[in-house]
Amino acid sequence: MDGRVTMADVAREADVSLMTVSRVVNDKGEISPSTRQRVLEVIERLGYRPSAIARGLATNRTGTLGLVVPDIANPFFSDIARGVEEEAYAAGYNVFLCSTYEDPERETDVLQSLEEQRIDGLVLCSSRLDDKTLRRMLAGFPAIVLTNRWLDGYGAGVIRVDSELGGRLATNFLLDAGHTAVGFLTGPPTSVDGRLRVNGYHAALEAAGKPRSAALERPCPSNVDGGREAAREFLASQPGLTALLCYNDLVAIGALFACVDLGLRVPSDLAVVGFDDIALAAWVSPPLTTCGSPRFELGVKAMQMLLDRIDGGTGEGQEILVQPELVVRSSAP
Amino acid sequence: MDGRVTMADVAREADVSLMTVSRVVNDKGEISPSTRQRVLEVIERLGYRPSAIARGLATNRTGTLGLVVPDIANPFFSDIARGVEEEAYAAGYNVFLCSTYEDPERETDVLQSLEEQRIDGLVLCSSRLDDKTLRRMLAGFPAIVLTNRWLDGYGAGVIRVDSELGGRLATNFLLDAGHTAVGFLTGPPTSVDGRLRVNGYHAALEAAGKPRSAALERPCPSNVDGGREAAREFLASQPGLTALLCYNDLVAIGALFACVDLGLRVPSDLAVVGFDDIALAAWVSPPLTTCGSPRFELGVKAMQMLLDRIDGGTGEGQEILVQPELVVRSSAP
DNA sequence: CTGTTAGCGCATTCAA
DNA sequence: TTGAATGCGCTAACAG
Repeated sequence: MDGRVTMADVAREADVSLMTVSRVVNDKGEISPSTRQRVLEVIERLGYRPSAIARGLATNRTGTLGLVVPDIANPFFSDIARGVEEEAYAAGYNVFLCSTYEDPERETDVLQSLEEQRIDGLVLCSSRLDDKTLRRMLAGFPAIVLTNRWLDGYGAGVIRVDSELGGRLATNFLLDAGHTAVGFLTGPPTSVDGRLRVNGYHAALEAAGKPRSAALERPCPSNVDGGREAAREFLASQPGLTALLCYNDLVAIGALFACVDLGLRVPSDLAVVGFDDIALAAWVSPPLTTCGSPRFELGVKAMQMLLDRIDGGTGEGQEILVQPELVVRSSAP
Repeated sequence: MDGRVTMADVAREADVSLMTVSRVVNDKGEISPSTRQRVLEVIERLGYRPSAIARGLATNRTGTLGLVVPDIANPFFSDIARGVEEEAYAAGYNVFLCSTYEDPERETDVLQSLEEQRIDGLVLCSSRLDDKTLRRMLAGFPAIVLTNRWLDGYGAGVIRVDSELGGRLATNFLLDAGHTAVGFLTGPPTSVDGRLRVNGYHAALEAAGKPRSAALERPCPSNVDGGREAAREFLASQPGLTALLCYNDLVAIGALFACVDLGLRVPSDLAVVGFDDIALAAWVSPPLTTCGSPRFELGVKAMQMLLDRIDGGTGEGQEILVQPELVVRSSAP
């Protein structure tokens, strides 16, 4: 009906049993070179392609993985995706990509969907779900790696950037350069990373004996337009700012535009610092000073960790902490 | 063993047959409200999740799709991916993402892999395979949409940018502005789009009565670094150039850097024009003049076309041609 | 080295 | 409105 060639077709045509074909296809068990040859020929001639889903049903292994990110069009995540996919491809896995667009409901949706697909493992990036919901949604997956997010007492692998350190580095850098009024565009309130960066900012402020003020912090969407808009309002309401930390490079680029809008020169009127060091950061004008993290490698390591856990790996909690690094360009100090 | 809850578990627990559970899960057939309620409760209590692969094996529909792109980290493709994924999500599909990195072997690899996964449909972007290979690889898919590539006499859906027109528009723009020596960084030789743009360039040159010269064309990788490198060599060997057309915006940005390297001012010493109009194009300095195309919409339409073909759609060849549009900023003329 | 039996979890007939 | 039988395409566990 479907016209699809099945293993049975091959077996009949090659005059062997199903198992023999199966063995040839999977390179398992000893097979006489002659029959193996014959089977391979028939496979080739008939254009047979094994069905991964039938195999999956029989073996309880689908050969598929899931990658969930807030937004694939954000270079931060597309770089991670490259790393993840690279490793997955090398290991023979196919990966489902899902973007959540910062929408928790959509996140639970795609997670449920991936569970139904019976993926062998999941890389979940920067989850916006609260601990309780996350725990519930993750229960059905055989192997999990979380990036930039952790979950206490759960056997998941974790790989994350030390964003608290990043926040400190960036803040100290500005403070050391003599800045006195450092504002922070903190990104989405649901972002764990954002909170960590703010924590680092607080810590640095405190260590320097400077007071902190809620008026100096403002949430914003994590993209250029949102950053631009937020920065415009923020700068108008806080004319005393000499420096601005931004949730990520996209927001920082938005802030750069806001400065143009408002007639402020960067960095002389306002210093701007981003986070992530996406390629883009070096291409804008002025080139962005930013607190960088290795995204591609993060993706690669996340996938390696996942593969480990899939075959044989203990379900133990395990954590890799990646160090951020300040990249000084022209937008600050 | 696996601990996974199956439909049989639910049936036993709810004291009904498998079929009743199946009907409840799929909202099919008439079911008495009371038993329906009971089944739903058990499903909830047991945390039952239907197995998409078992369903797939039984129905010959997996609820999965494939998206193949040259490079997910290229904004051109990540924007398309967003559109594709958006529509797929709305329709309840999961999508496998595969990047080929311009490697034909990897492309055939992932296509075979997707066929084995028994995806319901495929969106293949900018395939780098030759017609014969492509035809062979595509034979096993139930529904296909190609972007920026076509295949004669094959029932695939096609959606593509009129890149030949784009090439003409960009060239005419430069010619009209008085440029006399217009070079072209043509991108990967395997790119159909690249060839079309060059065709348009030739057509415009011819229409204007200008000679063309092989010395004015040079292939290059389709990213910033490759573009920068190629532009540097190209500009050194062709000092007479007054304008440079670039395969895409990434290459154009590379060319911008090459100009900095060589001490050339843009656009006064050299005008630079890109293709695609990715967001980035407006953010670099000087902002890029480029020949834009709607990438997100392209992804959306590609997926809509695919969904059409999946359910009921004729397998007829069908083609949507998208018009590019010149976006004039500061890098040219 | 090769074949047989059984079942993975579900949906599609048909009956009742 | 509900249930029983059958098979999707493949592999695991045993034979031979």
